[in-house]
Amino acid sequence: MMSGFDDIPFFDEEPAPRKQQPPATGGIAARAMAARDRQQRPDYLSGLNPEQAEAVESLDGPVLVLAGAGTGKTRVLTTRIAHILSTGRAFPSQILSVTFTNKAAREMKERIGVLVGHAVEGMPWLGTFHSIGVKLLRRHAELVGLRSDFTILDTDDVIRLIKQIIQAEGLDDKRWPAKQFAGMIDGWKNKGLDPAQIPEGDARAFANGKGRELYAAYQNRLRTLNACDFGDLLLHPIRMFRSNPDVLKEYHDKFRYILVDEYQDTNTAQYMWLRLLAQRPKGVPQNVCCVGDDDQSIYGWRGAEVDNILRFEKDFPGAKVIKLERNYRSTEHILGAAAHLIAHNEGRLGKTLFTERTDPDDEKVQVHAAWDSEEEARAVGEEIEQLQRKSHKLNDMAILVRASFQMREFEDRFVTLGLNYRVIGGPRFYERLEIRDAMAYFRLVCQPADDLAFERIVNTPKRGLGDTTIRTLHDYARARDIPMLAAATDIIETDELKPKARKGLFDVVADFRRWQGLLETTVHTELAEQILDESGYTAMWQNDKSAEAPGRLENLKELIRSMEAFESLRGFLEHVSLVMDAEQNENLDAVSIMTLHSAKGLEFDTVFLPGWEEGLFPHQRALDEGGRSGLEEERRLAYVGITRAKHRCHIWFVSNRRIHGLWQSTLPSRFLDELPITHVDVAESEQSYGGYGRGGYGQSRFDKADPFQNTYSTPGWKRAQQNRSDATRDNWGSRSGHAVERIGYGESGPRSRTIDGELVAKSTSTEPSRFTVGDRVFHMKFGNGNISAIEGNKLTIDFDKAGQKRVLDGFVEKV
DNA sequence: ACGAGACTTGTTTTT
DNA sequence: CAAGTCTCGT
Repeated sequence: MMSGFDDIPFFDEEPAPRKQQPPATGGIAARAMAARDRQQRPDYLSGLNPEQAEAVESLDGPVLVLAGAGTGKTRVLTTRIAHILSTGRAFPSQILSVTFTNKAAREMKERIGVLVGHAVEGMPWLGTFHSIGVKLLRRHAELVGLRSDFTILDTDDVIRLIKQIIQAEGLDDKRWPAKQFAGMIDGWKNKGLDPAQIPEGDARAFANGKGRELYAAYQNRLRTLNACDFGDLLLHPIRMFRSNPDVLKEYHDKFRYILVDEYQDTNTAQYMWLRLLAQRPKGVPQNVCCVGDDDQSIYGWRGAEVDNILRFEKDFPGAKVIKLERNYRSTEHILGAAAHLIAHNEGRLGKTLFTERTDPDDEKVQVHAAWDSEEEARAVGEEIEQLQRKSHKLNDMAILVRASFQMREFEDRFVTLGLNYRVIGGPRFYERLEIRDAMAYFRLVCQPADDLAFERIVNTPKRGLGDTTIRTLHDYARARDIPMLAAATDIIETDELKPKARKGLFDVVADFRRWQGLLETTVHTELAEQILDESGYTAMWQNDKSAEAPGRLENLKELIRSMEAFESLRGFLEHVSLVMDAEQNENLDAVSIMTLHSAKGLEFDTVFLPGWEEGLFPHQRALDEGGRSGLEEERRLAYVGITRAKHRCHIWFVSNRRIHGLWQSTLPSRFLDELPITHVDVAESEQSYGGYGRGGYGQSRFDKADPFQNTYSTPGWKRAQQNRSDATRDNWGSRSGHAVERIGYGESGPRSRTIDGELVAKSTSTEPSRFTVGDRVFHMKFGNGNISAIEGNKLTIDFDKAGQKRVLDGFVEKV
């Protein structure tokens, strides 16, 4: 499956090694070096601990920094760049610096600016793999068969395109969903695989064995559309470098230093990309520095290969490996809880995070129970207001959820409370219908060959151009191998269409011709406004009297406003295709709501982690599809969540959650049982609704040998369960209370874990249950029913109305 | 060609 | 439950 690795040209096989270039600005470098010799370390180096300083100052040769959560990873990266710049070893344009998100890139630019002063122009090669890929491709598009004004398709475009292809093959697009195939293609591209290279099994798995064919057809279609999908932004540069060694050499000469953030999240394609650029002839130092944390690898589902970390020393011989283990962010309790949790994973590289904070006033990690998600949101809202009264800033608080649908409940609650909040990465601005429509207009003006944009808006607003017209046009275009807009221009000269359709199309063509003419002469924001007005798109929403229409108009205004920061329509389009988030108002004091995934790299004073229930977190699908490693990735996600907190971390779980619109009774997440009692408080349950406090969480379901035999039967689950009970049988030592507390386990090997504390839950289930099978009981949500089975504290009840459910015994009363 | 209403369908995480 | 798709009547 790793195909593609072996044919990467290694540069130590190149016959004529280049000689090392002299420093670009010798004077400054010499001065800096002299300064260092006199022990006058530059300001930016002071305040680094020894390991950090080593990571910053080891400029020659490959360096791998294993940086635990909160150990100053970003600081090391930015300082390292500052160090390279101020010692004159390279110009900003000679440093390639890759981040995982655009947000991280932005932040890094800012921080470098602070360190170096704004004298240094923004680094042109600092960005995500994707944005740097685009930059490379725009320069060398012709080498991979594109024109440099190629379009970048988003997921939505891709799915529509694939649907067309599936239909064109005469396949049933119901039976073979385009969305699924889009996912498969994405997976292949993440592994760096061309249609020819995909495994036979994969190819056969879709559309009666036509998988490979469809993939190839898709790539062909992209080429004729002069378009790229996200995966191509990685693959095309790889292809380009492989087949054009001279171009590759140009970039070898250019990039003197390469830095990669979040290295644990790189996928195979990104890895190949990186290796191509980083390889150097023998004797020339490979100045590549990767920073990562295997415990924070949470993008396995997107093809990330944690193994890339393990391979590093192999692929870059002589690499210096530096561990950052001193945590500056969190209290000992937060760190202790996180460490104990993550210790349940196997196959870790093993870092030992430690902190010197031992403030007795620091609160433990709090675990709270709530009846349902509504109450959860209400209670979190209350806690936030309480903190606010104690003059904590809302900006310092965050709610981190597993899945974005959880956000809504909090939003609803905060709206009624009048609490400011900010959703990060939620339903994206640029994914809204009206924004996508508007963007399609702009795209088509800039890139007349963009058929997908054309099809999207020819008949929006309604112009009497229905399916039949579009199909005719489509066939006409295909037959002549020209874009649809061009086909439209031609076809209105013929009498192929009915007069009504012909008139409608005529207007569209005339409009676009006019707008294209204005592209160079009109200010882009004005042109954009003009396009929306003249096309009738604005009017369409003005006439719409539905509830959301005003909001959509507002969004369109916002869209135009956000264009002001760009020089041209084209520049704006590029930005949008890569950066799906709209910038938010930083000045407003507001609680952040976001997914755990998008929280990586951030930190907050107070963190709320709702929804710790089996099935949601760990997510059932991760368990089903990922098996054991799926579970471990979920656990890392939990680890990421907890370690975002500096001072307070409040975890919540509910007993009832609405899934697919119907209420389901849920069980507390197994991760709760994996938290150490020494660092965790199970909050006294409050008054609310009759009596959940008494029962439920006070008991561990893991007291029984196989408590999940009915509910969980997937193979992955069974393995995980097996593993878990092994761990529980071990004697878990405990040590704590030194000035420097070490938490977690390190070099000591997998069999001798030193994890303090014990499972949170106190065992009470050895006591006989207060219920017996057949008892008639009442449940707050489900009403009356009869107990049909009892396992420890869990009851299976046949409810009169709600059917059979499994609930914790604390939630029901005998009738 | 188009809208309204019935119907199915499915919700992890993202560049 | 909601969003998206499909079917039917106009």
